[in-house]
Amino acid sequence: MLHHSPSDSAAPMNIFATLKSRIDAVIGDLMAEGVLPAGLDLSKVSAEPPRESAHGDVATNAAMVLAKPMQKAPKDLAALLAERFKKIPDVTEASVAGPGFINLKLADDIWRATLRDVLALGTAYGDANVGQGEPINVEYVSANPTGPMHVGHARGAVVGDALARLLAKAGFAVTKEYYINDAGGQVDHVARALRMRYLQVLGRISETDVQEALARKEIQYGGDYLIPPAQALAERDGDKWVSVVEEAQWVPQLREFTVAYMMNVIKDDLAALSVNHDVFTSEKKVMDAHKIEAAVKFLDEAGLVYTGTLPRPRGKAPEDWEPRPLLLFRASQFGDDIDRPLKKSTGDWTYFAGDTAYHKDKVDRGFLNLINIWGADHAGDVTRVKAALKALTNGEGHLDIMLCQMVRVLKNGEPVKMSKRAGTFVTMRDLIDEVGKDVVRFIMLTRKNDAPLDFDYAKVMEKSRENPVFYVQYAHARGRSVLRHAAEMFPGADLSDAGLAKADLARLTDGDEVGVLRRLAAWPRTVEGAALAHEPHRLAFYMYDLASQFHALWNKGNDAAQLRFLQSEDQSVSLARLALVRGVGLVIASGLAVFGVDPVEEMR
RNA sequence: GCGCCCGUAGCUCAGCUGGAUAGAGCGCUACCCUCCGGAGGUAGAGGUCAGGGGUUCGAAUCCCUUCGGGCGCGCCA
Repeated sequence: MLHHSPSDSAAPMNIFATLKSRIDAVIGDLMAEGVLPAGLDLSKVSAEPPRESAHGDVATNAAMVLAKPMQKAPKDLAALLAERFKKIPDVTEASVAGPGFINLKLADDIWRATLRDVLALGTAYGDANVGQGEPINVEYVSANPTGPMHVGHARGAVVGDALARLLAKAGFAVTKEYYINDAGGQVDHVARALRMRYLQVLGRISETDVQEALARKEIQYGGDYLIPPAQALAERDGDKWVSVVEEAQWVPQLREFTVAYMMNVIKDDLAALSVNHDVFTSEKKVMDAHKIEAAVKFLDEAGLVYTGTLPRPRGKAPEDWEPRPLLLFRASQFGDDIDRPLKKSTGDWTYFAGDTAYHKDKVDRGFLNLINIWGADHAGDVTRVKAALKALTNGEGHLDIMLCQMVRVLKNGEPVKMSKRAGTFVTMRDLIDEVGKDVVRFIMLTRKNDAPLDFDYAKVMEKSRENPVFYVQYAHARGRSVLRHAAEMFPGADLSDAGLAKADLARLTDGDEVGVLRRLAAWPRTVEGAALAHEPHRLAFYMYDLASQFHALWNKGNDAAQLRFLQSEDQSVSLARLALVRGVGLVIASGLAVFGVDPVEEMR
C-alpha cells in the first residue's frame, strides 16, 4: 500500500482536496506569523463532506487535531481558525460546531462549477493522480489450466479487473497479470485424463471405462469437458498416442497440449467477461529459466535459508509424518508462524519456492507495489508469500493479498450445491450466458471482497430497486430519455456537453437539485478513496446513492409539474436541468466504466 | 489446538481508514399516478453496533478478552 494521502493530488476538480490544501495553507501562514507553533503535523487534518448537509458543505477537524500538540482547548483554537478560514476563496461562512468541528459553507457557484467540470471532462471527471504514475501489478484469476472456470473465478476476475481499472483511473501505471500454474502435478493429472478421453474419442475405450478409471483413481479429472480437447488432439495427431505407453513419452506432450487448449478456453471465457490481462506468466517458464535457483540464492545470501526440520503439523496430523530435514526459508522472521519449505524431501522445489521466484520476477520487472487476488481457500499462504516479498525487496515492496470469499449461487431461492465430482458446479460461462456479463460484473462488485456474496439468479434479473444493476442502469437510461425528448422540444438548442455547459446553471435552485450537485462533487474523492483502499465496491454504493437521488428528483417532477426537467415555456431552466441530468449520466457512465459495464441507452 | 475473515434494524448489507443525532434496501404501517417511462417516489416505526474491559477530546472503526459463525491449517497446487 502506498502512503499517499488524497491531498497529494489536489486535482483541481476535487473541491475537497482543493479545500484541504487551502486549509493547510492558512495554517501554514499562521505558523509563519507565529500565531501557531511551527512544525505542526497537518497530515491528519481533513476536509470532507459532513454527514448532515445541514452542517454545511465542508467540515474540517483541524482544530481538534491540532489542539492536542498545542495544549489548547479545541473550541478556542477552532474559533481562531474559523476567522481565518472565512477568508478562503469561495468560503462564505465558517462556524464552530460540536466538539470543535469547523463547518464551511461554500458559494453555490462552486457546485455549479463542478457540473461544468463534469460536462467538460466527461467520463474523465474523477480521474485522479494519487498514483503518480507509479507502477503497480495486479495479479488475478490465475486459475489452474485444468478445466473451465466457475463462479468463484468469476468473482476474482471481476474484482481484479475492476480494481485495475480503478487504479488506472487514480493515476497508477497498472499491469494486469495472470500466473499460469502449468508446472505442477495437477497438469500432469489432466494430461492423463485427457489421454483417457482421447482413447474414448477414438473408440478404443468406453465411457464406462473412463468412469471406472476415475473410481479407481487412475485419473483424477472425470469431467466431460475434456472430450472437446481430446477430439482436437485426435484431429491433429490421429491415433499417434495410442501406442505410446511410456509416460515420459506422452505426459509432457499431452500436458502441453491440454494447457494450451485450456488457456484458450479460459481466455475466451475471460473475454466474454471483458477481462483482458496484459501479461501471462508461465510457472513452467519461470522454472525452466532457473529463476527459483536465483531467488533462493538471493535469499540464501541474505542468510534466510537453512536446512532444518519442521515441527509436527497441528490438527489433523498425517499418519505417515516423520521429521525430515528440509531446505527452509526463514518466514518466521517476517511474521509467519513457522519457517516454510522451499524443497520437498524428494528434492523437488515446492510450490512456494516457485511462487517466491515468480514474485522476485515481478520485482525484477520493476514492481514494488503488488496486489494478488486469491480465493479464500488460499488464506493459509498469505503470510508466507508476504514474508517472501519483504525478504526479496529488503522490506521495500508492498504486497496486498486480497481474498475473495465464497460466491453462493441461489436458484429459486435455494443455494445450488456445487461439487466437482458430481460435475454440478456452476461455470463462469453458465453465468454469463444466463444473465449477461454486465450483470455478472456489477453484482460481483456489490460486496467487499472479503465478505461472502450471494448471487441470486432471480434477483439479479429483477426490475426493481432491490436490484442495484437495474436501478443504476435505469437512472442512466432515464437521463438519455430526457435528452431525446429535449431534442424534440428544443430543435435548435445545442444539447452537446459543451453546449449544456454554457447553460445558466444559476437556474438550478431547488434544494434537491443542489443535492445532486453535491453528490457529483463527491465523485473524485470517492474514486481516490476506493483506489487507495483497494475497494472498488465503494463505487457501487456511490452509484446506487446517486441513482437514488436522481430518481427522487425525477419523481418530484411527477408531483409538481414546475419541477420537471423539461419546461417547454422556459428553455433556459430546461437547459440548466439538462446539464444536471447529463452530469448524472456521465458520472454513472464513468463509474460503470470502472466496473467494465456498458451503460444502457434505454431499458427493454 | 493454531491462524485469517466476520458479528451493525426482523432479513440482506453500507458506514468514506478515529468524528457530530449509526445509514440504505427488503419486510411492516400510512400515503402519492390525466407522468419527460410509477419497472418509481414520500413519510413513519424499528439499534445496549455480539458481551466486557482499555487507548483519547471522540470508538461500529484501533488494542486486549469472552462468546458465536465462516474459511484454512501437509513437503498438495
